Parts: sequence; structure tokens; C-alpha cells
Amino acid sequence: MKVLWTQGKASVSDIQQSLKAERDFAITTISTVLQRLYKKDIVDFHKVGRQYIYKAVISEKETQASMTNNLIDQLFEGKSSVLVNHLLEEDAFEADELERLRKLIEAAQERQQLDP
Amino acid sequence: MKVLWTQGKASVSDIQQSLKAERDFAITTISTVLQRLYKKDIVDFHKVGRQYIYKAVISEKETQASMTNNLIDQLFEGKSSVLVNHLLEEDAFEADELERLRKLIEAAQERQQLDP
DNA sequence: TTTTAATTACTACATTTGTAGTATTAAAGT
DNA sequence: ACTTTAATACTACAAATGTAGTAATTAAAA
Repeated sequence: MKVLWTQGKASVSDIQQSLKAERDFAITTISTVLQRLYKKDIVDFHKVGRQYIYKAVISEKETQASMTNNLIDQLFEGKSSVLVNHLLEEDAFEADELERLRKLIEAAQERQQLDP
Repeated sequence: MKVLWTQGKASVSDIQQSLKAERDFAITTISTVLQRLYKKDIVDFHKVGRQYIYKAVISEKETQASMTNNLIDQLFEGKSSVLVNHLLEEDAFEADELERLRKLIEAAQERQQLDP
């Protein structure tokens, strides 16, 4: 998936190459997985010659959104703020990140002020 | 899992009762699942008579932490702030939540200031 | 054009997951 | 003590997941 997101589109062997460093799967393995993902409408493809070129149906952003919402619903009472709270408790941020976030939050607050 | 977290410990039929509203599983289903979780060290049990009393091995907090870190690693470059950023972009917060978060962040900043 | 190399098609197989039935045993009620 | 009930033990089975082999086909190289 990651590979498809960063490359946009890729053939089976493209993907195999990209994953090689991490793990050396048989090409048929990759092909099988892609076909299963296709059945579930997670990827789409078109053929070039006899070669399948796959691409992701949902973007990385959409996936982030849905997986995050999922996690929030499952474990954080459905509230984003509870998740952030948890992160703060864990000291999951560097000093500069905190600063950046504070600014972002202020910006978001102003946005809400204007736009009811 | 949720049930075990809120109840602390529970027998198979306790769990069945708790889930009844949501879905009516056969008692053997629940039992099987629990046993499999036990094999994976996700729950533990002790017997009272011939009855199995299960309890979660990892707390809800720990699960939150590990699943959240997982998500962050997978989808948000391993940085919590990227996740929060995403949330802000999605307008995932109410006005009062934003305000609360701003305060929390400020508090966290002060904490970091003191404690290097 | 014949050989070789790449690519897909089809098949396979073990493991995990989701769900539950049947048989047995032990406890509780009468 | 005997029967009903609750609980576990054991078994099952389909679907999903992870991984890959073999056969067939096509494109490219020689």
C-alpha cells in the first residue's frame, strides 16, 4: 500500500523491487495480494500489454482519516481530544513540536471564530 | 476486551451477558475466543471451581499507547505532531476542546521547561 | 525465428479468525 | 440420590490471510 501511495502506480515487479530491502517476497506473493486487494476495491488496475499496473483507490490521506477515526472510536471515546490528551500524557512531543502545535491550535481557534 | 477492561475480571457468561445487547454470541464462541487470547498472552485466567475467570493482561492504557504508536509509525511518519496536525485539518475538535488542548499544551510546555 | 526471460494464471497449503455444535462433567436444586 | 442446569472440553468448518510453486503465455533478445 505504502508503495502504491508513494509511487502512485506500480506494476507487480515494481512493488517487489521497492519492498526488496525490507523483505524479499516471491513475485507471486505480491501478485496474489494485489489481486485480493482488487477484489476488495482497495486497489484498481489497468493493463499495459499483459502487464497489470495497480494503483490505490483510496488515498493515503483518506486512509489516515479512517484509521484514525477508527482508533478514536475504539479506544478514545470517539473524541479526538482524548487521544491528544493521551499523547500529551505520554510526553510524545518534542519541545518544538509542542510550540508548533500551540500555534496551530491558535490558528484553528481563530478560524472557528470567523467561520461559525 | 473492552468488557474485560471495564469489569476487571469476568467469566465467560459474564462476558456473554455484557455483549448481549450488542450481539448475541454463543457461549462457546466467547469461550473459544478467550482461549485463543490466552494462548497469545493477551488475557490470563484462574479457575474458581471449574469456572474460568479471565482478566486482561495488558491494560486499556497500554493498549491505547501501543495501538496509537503503531498508527503513528505506520501513517504519520512516527511523529505525534503529524497526527495532531491531521486532526486539526479535519476540524476534529469542538471549540471548547480546542481551548482545553491549548491549555494542556501550555502546561506541557512549562513542564518541559523545568524538567530538561 | 528460436531461445530466454518476464509476467500472469491457476493452484496450493498452512495459519488465523469468526462462529458454533455436541458431548461430557460437575454443581445445584429437589 | 436424582435430575436439571451451567460450564467446559473437544471438534468443526468456512472465510480470510500470508506465502509461494508450477504451468502457460507473451515479449524481448539473440
